[in-house]
Amino acid sequence: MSLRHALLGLLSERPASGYDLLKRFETSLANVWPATQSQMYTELSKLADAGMISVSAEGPRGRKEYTLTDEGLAELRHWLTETKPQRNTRSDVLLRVFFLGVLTPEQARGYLAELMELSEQEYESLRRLDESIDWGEDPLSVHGKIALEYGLRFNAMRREWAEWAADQIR
Amino acid sequence: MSLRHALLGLLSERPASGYDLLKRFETSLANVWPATQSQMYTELSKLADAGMISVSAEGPRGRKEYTLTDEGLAELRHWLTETKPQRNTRSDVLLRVFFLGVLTPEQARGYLAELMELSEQEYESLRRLDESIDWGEDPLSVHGKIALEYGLRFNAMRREWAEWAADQIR
DNA sequence: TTGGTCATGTAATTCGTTACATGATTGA
DNA sequence: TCAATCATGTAACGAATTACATGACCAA
Repeated sequence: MSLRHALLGLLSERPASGYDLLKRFETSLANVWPATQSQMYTELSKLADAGMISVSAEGPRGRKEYTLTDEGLAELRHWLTETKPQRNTRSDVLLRVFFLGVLTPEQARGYLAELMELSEQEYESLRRLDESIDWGEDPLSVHGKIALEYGLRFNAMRREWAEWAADQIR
Repeated sequence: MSLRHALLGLLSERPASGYDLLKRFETSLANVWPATQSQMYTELSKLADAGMISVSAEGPRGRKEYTLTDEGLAELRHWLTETKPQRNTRSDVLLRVFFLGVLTPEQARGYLAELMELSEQEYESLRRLDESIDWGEDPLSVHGKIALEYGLRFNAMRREWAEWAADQIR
């Protein structure tokens, strides 16, 4: 249940409404932790009930601005320092690789070629994102850049692997 | 809903019972698509209802051996060739990186050091797995080896990235 | 005879997705 | 005035996790 920590994390930077958080997800965390609108509002209610965030202001159209409480910050720190990240990530992409034997070699190579292309596209899109952002020295910039570098390296690795893999199949 | 395809894929190699599939998950697919016992039995029932697999033999202790039907194989091929893999994978590891700013630099570097260690351990464990397996020329060997190579490259990439990232934080 | 492993299932709960539903405010 | 955007929520369903429950078979 990391969505709750993602929300706590975003609120640790500054107070925000559900709607604000939704927008910020789209432009930053969507790549590492996609979440839907309804999931976020539900989770915000739960977090408020649990006392980890509180309504600090109300605006037009029923807007509710949430602020991280001390308990919420403590929980965020606890998650970061005391709990281990999950080792197994589910990978749709890799699962398919196991079963490429039911296809013809041409089809199997076709799949790997698609993966190469996908990796290249994602690499390029991250590179453009990198260039479009005005990176500063603030903590958010530093860590955002680190995450982005991961994405670049990951896609470069995957592209090369897919190329190598296609070569293994005949 | 890829568990269903994982099961179809395993059954495409040879007929098996739920219990057999459970064991084979543990030793092969657990890294790319973890699933629990109860999830598997439930999904097998659904697949049988849907006509994608059928009970081909019954053994002692209520053992039911399932065999892939033509419909099941068609569905597996359809999944492999006609549907696109998910682009966004959730990453617990990376989500944390975004919020390392709430920790002290020492703690943040500590997290990245843990990641380096984790990546090294996983790399080594995959390398041992590689050596322990008697690879042949059969389709399963070829594709299993390709998936394993992905794991090796992935962990090598992640280790280097974590090292670089720790350097960025002061 | 008894402990291990083989073998299958159900129930409760949580997490995630899709769809539905509603309405206020603002700027052109 | 009207379209876009701001803004929040609920309902239904499916997928995943944990726990519970049961019992047959086999080898020591």
